Order: sequence, then C-alpha cells, then structure tokens
Amino acid sequence: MSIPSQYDATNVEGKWYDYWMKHNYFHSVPDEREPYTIVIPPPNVTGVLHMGHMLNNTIQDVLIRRARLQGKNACWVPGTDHASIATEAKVVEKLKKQGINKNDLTREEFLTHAWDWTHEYGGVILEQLKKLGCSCDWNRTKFTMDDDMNEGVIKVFIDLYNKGLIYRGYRMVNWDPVAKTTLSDEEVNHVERTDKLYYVKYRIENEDGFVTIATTRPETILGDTAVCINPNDERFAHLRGKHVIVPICNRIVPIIEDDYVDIEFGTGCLKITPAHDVNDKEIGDRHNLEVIDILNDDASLNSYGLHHEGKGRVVARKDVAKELEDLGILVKIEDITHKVGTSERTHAVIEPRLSDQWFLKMKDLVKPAIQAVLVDGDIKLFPKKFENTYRHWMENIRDWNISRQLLWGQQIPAYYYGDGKNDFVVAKNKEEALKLAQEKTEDRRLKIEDLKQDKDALDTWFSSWLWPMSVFDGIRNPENDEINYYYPTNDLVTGPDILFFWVARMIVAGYEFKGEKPFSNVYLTGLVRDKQRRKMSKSLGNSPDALKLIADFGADGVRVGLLLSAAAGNDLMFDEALCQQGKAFGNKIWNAFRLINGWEVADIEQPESSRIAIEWYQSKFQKVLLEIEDHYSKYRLSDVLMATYKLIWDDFCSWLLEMVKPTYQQPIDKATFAAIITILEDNLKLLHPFMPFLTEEIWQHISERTPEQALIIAKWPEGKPANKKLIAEFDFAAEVISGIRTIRKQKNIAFKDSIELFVLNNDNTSKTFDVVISKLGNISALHYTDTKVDGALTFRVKSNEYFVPMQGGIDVEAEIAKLTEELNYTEGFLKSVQKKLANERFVAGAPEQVVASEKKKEADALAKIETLNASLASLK
RNA sequence: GGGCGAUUAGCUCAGUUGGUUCAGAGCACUUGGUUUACACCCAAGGGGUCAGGGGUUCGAAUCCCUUAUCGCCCACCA
Repeated sequence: MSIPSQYDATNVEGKWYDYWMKHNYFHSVPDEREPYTIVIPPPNVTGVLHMGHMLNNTIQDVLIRRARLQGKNACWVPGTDHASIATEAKVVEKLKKQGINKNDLTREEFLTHAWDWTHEYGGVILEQLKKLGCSCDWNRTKFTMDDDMNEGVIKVFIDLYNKGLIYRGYRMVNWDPVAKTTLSDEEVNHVERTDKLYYVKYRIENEDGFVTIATTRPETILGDTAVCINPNDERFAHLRGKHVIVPICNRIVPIIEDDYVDIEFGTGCLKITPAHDVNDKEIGDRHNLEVIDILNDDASLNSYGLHHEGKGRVVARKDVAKELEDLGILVKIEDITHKVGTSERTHAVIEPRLSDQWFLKMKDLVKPAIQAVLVDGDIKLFPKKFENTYRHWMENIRDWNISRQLLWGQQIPAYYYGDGKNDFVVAKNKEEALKLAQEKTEDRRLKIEDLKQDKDALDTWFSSWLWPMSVFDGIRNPENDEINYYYPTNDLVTGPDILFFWVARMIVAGYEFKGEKPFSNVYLTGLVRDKQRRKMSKSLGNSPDALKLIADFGADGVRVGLLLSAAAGNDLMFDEALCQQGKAFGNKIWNAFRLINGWEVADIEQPESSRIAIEWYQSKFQKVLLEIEDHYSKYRLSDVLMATYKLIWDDFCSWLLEMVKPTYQQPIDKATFAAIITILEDNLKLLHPFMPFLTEEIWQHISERTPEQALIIAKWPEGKPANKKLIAEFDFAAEVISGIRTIRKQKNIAFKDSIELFVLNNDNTSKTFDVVISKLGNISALHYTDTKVDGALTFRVKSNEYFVPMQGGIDVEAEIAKLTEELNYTEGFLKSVQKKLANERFVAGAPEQVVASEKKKEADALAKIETLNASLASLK
C-alpha cells in the first residue's frame, strides 16, 4: 500500500463526517453517565457562516469532543433563531424587489412569504457547520419559532403578566424609522457624529425682545410646547412668567423654569419638545405641557409639520433651517460632535417617540442573576473582566421593552375587547381570552369576533432567553426527564456583544422559571479581525469566505488556524498563514504516521536507546497531559493546542521517532513498535478535539476498527505520575546533542561521518541517555575522561566539558576567542550574583531557598570559570 | 461624562501569590542542509531598558502614583 506524502483533507473529511453521522455518535439520550451539555448560540436562520461563527463553533466542538472522549454523555444542541427584525427586513427587501409592498399584504400573506424564505435559506448555516466538523446532535435541531417553542414563549409571557411583571405603558421608546418598530435600549448603539448646532431666536410675546435657543434638530421646533430656563439663571430673570412665539408655527408657549437646564451649555435656554426627547418629556410632565408629535412612523413630518408635511426628517431639517434663515432668526450654526443613538440592525438614527408598548419589569427578576455571578460564583465568566460589565448593566437595569411592531415573531397574546386602555386580557388563545374577558367584564354576550389580538410581536430575545430550557421542552413540561438530565448546561460559548441581549437574560430566565442557572461557565470569544486589526465586515470585503478556507486548508487546518491565538476575550487577528500552519501540522503528523506505518517489525531485541526513549516520552506525555488539563480547566484552549502541538511536533516527531528509528531498511523490534503505536494513539486522542478528521483517518489506518472502536468515542488518556528525574536527564542529553550538532555545523562535519566524544563529567551526570547521545550524534565512541583532551573542539553543558577530537587539529585562535567570550559572560554573571550575596539585607531578608539558589549559582559559576581558564591555558 | 482593560522580540501573545525554572512561546527572520516520514521538512542561530517617568522593597514585567497611546462597555446635556 502506498500512502501519499501529502495529506489530502478534502477526500477525507466528508468520509468521516458521514461515518460519524451514520453511527449516531453525536446523538445523546439521557443515561447513567454524567451529562455534558452545550446549547449553541442559535445563528440567524437566514445567516451564512462567517469567521465569527467558525471561531465560536470550533471552540464548542473542541469542548464537546473532549467531553465525549472523557466518557461523558456529550450533548450539543444546535438550532437557529428567527431573528425577527433582521429576517423581516430581508423579507421586506426581497418583496420590494418583486414590487410587493409589505403594507399591502395581510399578516398571513406576509408570514407565508417569510416562511418560504426561511425554508429556502434556513439551515444553510447548519450545513456549513457540518463542513467544519461540528458534532452537534442534529436530531435535536431547534428553531425559535417551532410550535413548541412558541408555546413556551406564550406561556412565559402569560406567567409574567399574571405575576404583574409585564405591563403596557405609554412611554418614550426608541423608534427605528427604517424598520418602523421600537427597539429595546440594548438595541441602540451610540455613535459619535458631527452635526450642526443651530442657534435660533424666538420672539417674546408682546415684546420686541428675543430669546435664543440652540438645537441640533430644528425640525422639532414645530413640536415645541415650551422654552425652559434655569430658575437660578439671573440672565433670564426678566423672562419669568412670559411667553414666546415658536417660529414657523407661531405657537405661543410659556417660558418655564427647571433645574434640568445647564446654565453653561449653549445659550442656557432650552426648547422643550416633549414628544421627541426623553428629557423634554420628563420636564413636560413636571410642567403639564402639551405633547405634540410631529412625526409619522417613517420619521417624515405629519400635519404638524405644516408646509413641511411629508418631508423626511433629514430634508425637513435642512428646509426648516433654510426657512429660519430666511426669517432672519437663525443666529449662527456651529459644528458639534456628539453621540447619536442608532439602530443595532438598520443603523438608522433612532427617534425618541412616545407610544404604547409592552414592558417587562426587570429590577426584581435580576436579583438572583446578580447573586449567582457576582456573589456566589455559581456562574463563571471567562475572561473574568466581563463581570464588571455584567455588574454595571445589571445594577442599572431598566424595564425591557419587549414589543416590536413586526409580524415575524410570536404575536403578543393580549386580546382587546373594548376601546379603553385596559380593555384587554392575556391568554394563550382566543377561547381562553374570551372566557377571561367575559369574567372581567361580567358580560356574557361578548363573542370571539369581538376580540382583537394585539398586532405586535415579541422581541426575538424574548424567545431566545429561554433557549437552554426550551430546547429540552423545559418550559412546557418543567419536570420532564430531558430537562432534568441536561439542565443546567455546562458551558456557553458566545461573543461579548450579546452579553446583555442574551447571556444575562438567560441567567435571569433560568432562575425565574427553573430556579436554577442555565449554565456554569460562559466563554466569551473575541472579535475576529483581519491582520490590520480591522473588524471583518462585508462592506470592507476583508472577511474570507469560510467555505473556501475549508476547501484550501481543510477544516482541521482552519480549526487549528483559528485556535492558535484565540485567548478568551481577546480579539483574534486572523491571518490565512495560521491556517497554513494548521495544515502543515496535519501533514507533519500524517508523515509521522507514514514513517511508522512503513516499518517492518521483527522479533529482535529492543535496543537500550529505544527502551529509554519510550520511557522518557511516556513521562513527558504525562507532564504535558497535566498542563493540558490545567489549561482546559481555565478555558485556555490556544494553550492546550500549543502544548499539544509542541508535544507532537517536537517531542514525538523530532525526538522520540528519531531516537527509535531503525537504520535504513532495517526492521524495528516488536516491543518498540507496540509502544510507539500506543503512544501515537494517545497523541491522536489529545489532538482529536482540534483536528477531528485527520486524527480519525490515521486512527482507522493504524488498524481495523469496529464502530465501537472509533476514535471519536475512544477513551481519553489516563493521568499517571511522571518521572521528573528522567525528563531532566533527557533535557541535559538534548543539550549535549545540540552541542554536537553545533560543532558539526561549524566544522562542516556531515552527519554520516561518525565522531568521537570525550566527557569530563564534572557534574556527575547520569549516563542513562548516553546511548541516545551516541545514536543521535552519530558518536563512534563515547569516552569518560579525567583530563582535558588536547587538540579537540569543546563545548560545555552545565559544568560538564565535552571534547570532539579533530583530525588535523583545530583553529586555536577561534577556539580561544570562543572560550574568552564565554569566560567574560560567566564572570559578569558571577559578579552580579556576588553583589547580591554581599548585600546583607538580601541575605537577611530573602527566603532561605532563594539565598541558597544564589549560592549555588555562585559555586557553579566559579567552577565553570575554573574550567574555562584551564582550557584557555592549555590552548596557549 | 463615568467605568473597565491593555501597552513584553518584526507579528500574535504567555508570564498565576514580587525572588531558582524570569525575560519566554509560536510564527516571521538569518545561516547551513537533495540523510530514503515530511522542503507543508531538518538543524543551528540572531533578536526585547517588559510604553515613558517617579515611588515602595534587599529585590519589580509583576505592587503604588503619574503621563502618553490604544481598545471596550455604559450614559438623555440641547
């Protein structure tokens, strides 16, 4: 059988994914084993795989595969999110292209289009995750708008309403005029912009005087219902109790006094537009001002805009400014840099707007969630610094606006039966609603046709905050076997951008509806950026095509590339070169396998060098295994990977295989071969979470395996004590070999030419690895000596001296120069150590072992100087 | 405006409670190598006042103060 020298991922990966699927390894059902559960952060149903998903899901797959190898009942629940606002926007866009206006459609018609769209594009992203190797339990795939999920959401809404936590209120909300819906505070991003600040004169009623106000939104002048000054502002004392005339609309409005006004800012005089500013609304409430809403739902001006009616707010702003200028009351325009609220989804500038919306009271709900993370530590955030962010948000939480003026989503289960503000009931369907309404009104004549369901849908996050429970049907059937087995889940892997949207709210929901945390650990990934630190975005075009990357480097290569430098919470500077490194690593292991696979095994005696090499590697493996476990426990996955990488590349390939490798065309002994196979298998287990395809491929090449023996369900290596002394002895031997190689290089001695080596063993070093030194250094004879060897090249390891005799003598000058340099360095080092030791306060103040170690350093340096001087003397 | 975090080799980052193993890793770089596992490779090297300044200490990348730069989160100043 000939095996190609290049590992070909493309032909291998599909094969093993199919094999894993066929044998149902990803599927989990409750049993007696310890569960290990992850619920996927559901991507938007219509989304496509991008770098963020790749990173995120690779991390989850690493965790889930490791748990599986550890013998836990690993369950990774996949699914998608209906993403109300994003999906609805896409559907509206698509309909528009077909010449269909959303407003011309009935709710049912629109939803049909939306479902068509969902069925067409939905799940594409899940197929892409399969290419990445994600071992999700696909039988459990959920969608946040599945019937059972909807039921759960409605149940929760009713429950919270009945507890008095959900209320309907006429409030100032964030209005997205593009999506034509309200947004929660969390969906508003404040971005810095430079705008114009307009100074406008308002004439004082029945006087000649003016008062000047400053505004960035002159069009809102049409909604002004007062002008406000600070009661302590003496400059405006003469205005108290008077009225001004609002320009353009000539409305006569009072001058009011309120402490809110900052005397220092602008003109110290503020126009009040209660319908379009949060603060103005509050001031308006305090002073009983009229509220005049001048905007339509697309932010164009309504009839209060007078002759500007119908203009969009941007145009209206310009035109109003022009009109003010023509009226001669525009005093000046300044540039101002300030933060403007924009929509998370549409990026439109948010209009503060008054409307009837549904809210969830958060203050009490949040209490157990604060306790769990910040006091009890039941839930841990990685990295920890996010706990501060979490605290700040939780402690300043405001009520959650959960209604959206959208069709795509769970419709709010409130039914109106009359015209009054409170003429509604909340129920899971019309029949129940009718009963409740009849009871409430004591009017038995009320009919189903009299009920009208609230048009609004719920915020997407109002369904996804239940995700860890609802995927196990834990909302509808709170005590079912699945929820009791899998919940609370173990780890959640997601980006910090949805810490508030999702993570915090899931914690809140977990305690409220299940009385328990939803997960124990939260791993917050960083953002994937390009190597110039720019965010990856469609508009910049700097986001690599995920599937192309997999095609070029293999899923294993991409996974390694992503995780090589992805500390929790740190942004990831992505560079294709990292995937190349991952691919090269795969090839390296592939070739190690080829080497082993090519050996002919014979019933011959095991060489001592092989015996000791294997013993050493077993210890080294254990040492690294311990490090790896420690890194896993801290979610330091790139450190796990790097430790595995070095173990396999350096220790296994560069050292162990070279040590046991038989000479060309010679067979290998049985004992060594068997040990090497076991070692290779253990290495594959450690690597499997990161490179699942390659490792399974090699695993199955090593020997015939039944489905029960597949690597994906193999047993994680057992921890055993490591022989630290042996590892230290090897490290010493490795330095000796390195010294030999240096001399070979300097003197151009080819490896195939054997050399002699003399050792002056000042250090009383163990001889355990002499056979290895001889083999890897191609030493014909290794002699111990009590005296220096003349006419030889030398090097030192610790206090030992090594001599390589040279035919035709050596370059004395060069040798002297080399020794002199080493002597100078050592003397300088000695000086610094002695200075420390001469300091009485150091000797008195430092711990004993620190002083002892300094003394040892001193002794070592003195011994080394002595040998160096002796060598120099013999050369001269 | 408030808060948090960062600044260590050309790049990306480790560095846990100040002291053996503290100045490290991977990549990149330099030099040499057609050894029959692998050039996606092997071997040997070079490279850092630990952002600047001050302080505490016998001793500081590590603790404190300060300056600078960058990033993130929160916030209704027209």
